[in-house]
Amino acid sequence: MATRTPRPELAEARERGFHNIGEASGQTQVSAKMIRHYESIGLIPPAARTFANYRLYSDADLHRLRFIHRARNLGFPIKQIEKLLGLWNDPGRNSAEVRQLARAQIAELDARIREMQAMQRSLEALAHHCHGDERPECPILDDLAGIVA
Amino acid sequence: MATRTPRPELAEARERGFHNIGEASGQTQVSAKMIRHYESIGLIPPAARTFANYRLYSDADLHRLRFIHRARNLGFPIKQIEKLLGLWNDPGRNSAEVRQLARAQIAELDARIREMQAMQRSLEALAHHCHGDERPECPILDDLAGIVA
DNA sequence: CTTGACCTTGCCATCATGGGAAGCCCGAAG
DNA sequence: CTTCGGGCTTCCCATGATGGCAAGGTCAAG
Repeated sequence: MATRTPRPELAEARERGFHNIGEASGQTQVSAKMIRHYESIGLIPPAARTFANYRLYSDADLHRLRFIHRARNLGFPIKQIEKLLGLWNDPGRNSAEVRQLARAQIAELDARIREMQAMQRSLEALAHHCHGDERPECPILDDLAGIVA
Repeated sequence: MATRTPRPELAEARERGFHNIGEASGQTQVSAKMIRHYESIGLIPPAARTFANYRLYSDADLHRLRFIHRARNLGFPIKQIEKLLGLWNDPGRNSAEVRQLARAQIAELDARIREMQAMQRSLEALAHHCHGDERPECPILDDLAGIVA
């Protein structure tokens, strides 16, 4: 019989298509640190473990991590990604719900962009009026100091 | 003799033009919480105190807080505000230095805006191709799942 | 004196991420 | 078999700016 002690168990798991956290990280662009974090907050289910307590990831797990990574790159916060994952795994979903999430994210980005653009306009006006030489007079500081002038 | 016990000392200080933290907050738009925080990180010097340990702010202190508030509204992070305050208090400053800080902040905003705009463009392209009806097919999820199609 | 509003400090939470320490594990080389 | 580098584990801390809450002291008005 081939029932051996559970020593070379990681290698065995790898032969069966599993990946340790380092591999998972390398193949999904998600840092090992963040993979553990996502597990701790319940965004991904607890990973399988070897006898030595190493995390094991299946190809499906990697798929999920890549999904998360792409969603993060689109600026989705974790809470929204949870919903997206739920819809992804729901065969009876309505695409309307997904699009709604995307639209909400677009609006969110829009709000933040507008805010920053307003800051930019103010700064540019101020910088424009500042000589920017060796003299101390500076409309930028005057404005910050509240000298409406 | 008028040397009384230090009881009605806050009222006295107020008569001399000082403000407690609530007033300071109301007059500068900076929350009491943040005023204490700014003190704890050294952005503003430790406030004077009454015998009862209440913080006291002079008009100059309020001026400083308003300066900070305006700089925050322009998106400056605390570290940059420290520098701005230093320049503000330096009669021998070069306005070039101030303008340089403003330009750096503009560039910083620009980078963040561009990043978000890129996200927006991707999201809009995806949302555009999604039917958004009761059917489950969804190019948004397909993209997140890595289906390059 | 009581009461309500305000002040104090301190700790926790956010959001997503990185850094580091202490200790165990694996695989390869000697 | 021993050793050694690198990878894994958990746990704690830090970021940046802000809010919230709790326990306790203080002030001012009634």
